[in-house]
Amino acid sequence: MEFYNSTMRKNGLDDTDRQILTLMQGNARISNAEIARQVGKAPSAVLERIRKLEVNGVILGYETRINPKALGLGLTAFTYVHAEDAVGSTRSGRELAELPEVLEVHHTAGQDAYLIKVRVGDTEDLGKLLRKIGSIDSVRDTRTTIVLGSVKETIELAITNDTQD
Amino acid sequence: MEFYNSTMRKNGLDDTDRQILTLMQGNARISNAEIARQVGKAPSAVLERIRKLEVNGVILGYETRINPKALGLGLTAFTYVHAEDAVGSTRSGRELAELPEVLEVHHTAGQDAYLIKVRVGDTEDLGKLLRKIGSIDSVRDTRTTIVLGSVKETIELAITNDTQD
DNA sequence: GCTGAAAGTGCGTACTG
DNA sequence: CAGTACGCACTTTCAGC
Repeated sequence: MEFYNSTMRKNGLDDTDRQILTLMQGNARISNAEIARQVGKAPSAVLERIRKLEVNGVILGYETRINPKALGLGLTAFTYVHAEDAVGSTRSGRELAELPEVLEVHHTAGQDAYLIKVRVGDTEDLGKLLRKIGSIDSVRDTRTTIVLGSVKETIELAITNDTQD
Repeated sequence: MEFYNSTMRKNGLDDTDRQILTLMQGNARISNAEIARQVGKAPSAVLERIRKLEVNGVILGYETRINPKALGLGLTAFTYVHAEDAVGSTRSGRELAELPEVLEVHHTAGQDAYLIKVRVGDTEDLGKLLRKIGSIDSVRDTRTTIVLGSVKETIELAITNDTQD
């Protein structure tokens, strides 16, 4: 059993780290100096914390969200891919991950099933992609749900100051 | 029927814009000067383009990807939420979007169904969340798929130089 | 739409407490 | 770990093409 004080809790993140993460989450291009002002610390101290968050794997990366429609990718879909991998293998998953239209590949608790998120131009492109996926050896069948519209789409996580561990 | 030349194609994005987007997509904190060097233009010209991409809605934002486990959010799940909204309404969708554990809310082609992506700490949290969702008036039932592991998870889109429109 | 110059600001290092 | 100081690099604006 470990004990934590009010500023140093789970995973070694203290309140300042959480403030930094909250600021950067919604605006990855915020300047270091601006973060420093808002958390009330020196820029050098903030920079050191950010570097540490990066090397410790807390910050995984900085991504620019591009409007898919601007690139002609107006159709989003989710597809369950039923595969026949050897036990413990994610071979099919890795093959799926190589396709640029496939943005996410999740191994699910269903029997050897992957849930993938894809973005393509139109239903014709989707058809082509599904045929390509279907032609992968270990893939048995697929079941696709087309997205009509997205009400919310973010990677921002709730950063709480829970006293709970 | 419109005509485009080799550097000005769909949506008014030329090759330089696509280079900029490609560079920023994988590293939102890249400096303006570094982009300028890589695309072979003056920093001021690059800055002007970025601003234009922002106001034109091509760039939707800059996000920091945080390791969910570092925040105690080790469980990802996808849930189909079957709702009874009035025709054309996304009332349930907007209510779902307000929950911080819910990262994505997609309206699907299924009968009044939403597909949502959620991140929580553990199965107990998931249970709580599903009860909360179930208590929304217009929500009829839910069906959840738990993610065992994610092989790929990105928002990066394929930026091609297709001659095709 | 791009360049280049100029002014302001921020960054990253070194060093101190 | 945090703060100060400093030189260099970067950002941003603007005039001119």
